[in-house]
Amino acid sequence: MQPRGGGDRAAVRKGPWTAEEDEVLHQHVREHGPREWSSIRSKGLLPRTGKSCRLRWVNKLRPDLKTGCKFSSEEERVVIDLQAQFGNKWARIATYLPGRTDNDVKNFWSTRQKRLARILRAPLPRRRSASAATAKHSGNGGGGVGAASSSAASNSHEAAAARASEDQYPCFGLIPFQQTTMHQHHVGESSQEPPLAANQYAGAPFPGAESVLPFPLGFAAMDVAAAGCSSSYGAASEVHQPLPFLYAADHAPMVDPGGLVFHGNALIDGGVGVAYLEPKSEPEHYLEPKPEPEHYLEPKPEQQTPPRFFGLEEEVDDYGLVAPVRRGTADVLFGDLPPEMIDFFELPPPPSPSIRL
DNA sequence: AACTACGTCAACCGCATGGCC
DNA sequence: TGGCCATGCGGTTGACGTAGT
Repeated sequence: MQPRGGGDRAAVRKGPWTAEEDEVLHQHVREHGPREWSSIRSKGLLPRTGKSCRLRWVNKLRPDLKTGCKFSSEEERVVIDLQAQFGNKWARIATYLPGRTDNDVKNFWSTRQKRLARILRAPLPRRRSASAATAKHSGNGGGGVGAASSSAASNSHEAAAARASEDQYPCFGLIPFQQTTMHQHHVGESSQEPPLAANQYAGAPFPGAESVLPFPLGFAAMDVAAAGCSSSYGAASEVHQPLPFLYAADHAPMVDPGGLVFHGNALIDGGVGVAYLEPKSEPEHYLEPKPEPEHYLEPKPEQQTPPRFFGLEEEVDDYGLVAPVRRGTADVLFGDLPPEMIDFFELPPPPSPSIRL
């Protein structure tokens, strides 16, 4: 890319940095430390603004950076947690993640949000067309997904879901748990508890739900919807609205302006797939005191519900990394969820005839 | 092979903040 | 006290690579 805006005046160079420029910048830092950025230009060392120099150093040349290394599950967890705590204070969040810059965190979060938005915007089309159904994720076994529900009726659900998402409806009562390919991820497989179908939990999301998805995102979605968060969402600039979650412990679930549902330390991203509970250990740099994790998973006495999400024995995440065994804990991050799990969400039967197009 | 959608990342921009004079 | 300047921060944009169609 050629430098933009280079023509008039003292030609401030913009755009990608060259190795030579990096070397000059390195030299400057060696001599003066990471400061006096403006002097780089004033001395004629580089035709870059001080801001640009600082940014280059902070985001790229600093020696302690983790470059070319994707966010680990642990880092993802920290980002999610701290974002819930601090909001979009990327610089602050980055201080908890050694080797990561605010830009890294920001980009990571942005990507994640876009991903979620895409899922929510169009959860179905890829599963709808015959070509799509066979071409993508062909190795996932399919699980009979869609076949049963790809009826004419589902079209209206799809439209309803699309409309809901267009309205920034964050609760996704329409995101179903009818059938997934996640049969192998039962709770009981690793938690010594018998696997339960979703509709075996108290408060099954909707009648006839046959999901084997063992974590209660669907409930969260439904509960949020029931609590009327859709109406509050649009104006929820600051307000965090407590909601009646099934597994609500000491921490009231909240809906943030970004459409994320926080349930204590569990975060449910639009009811689609990001949820975690009870981190087993804190990252070294996680300095903020947190509530004791125990009560996240305390089942209510009157409930027979398994408090855990599926205990992943060993999962390969999106990044091709083997996730740590989290036996007995519920620790499901976005990256833990195989694409097919998300892609295979199908819309439920109409919860009520009131949903119209 | 061409096109499209999407993810990732680097870099810029505008505004805020804080120190100095 | 107010202006200036350097620095910090968050939002946004655009280039590029990759995978799917």
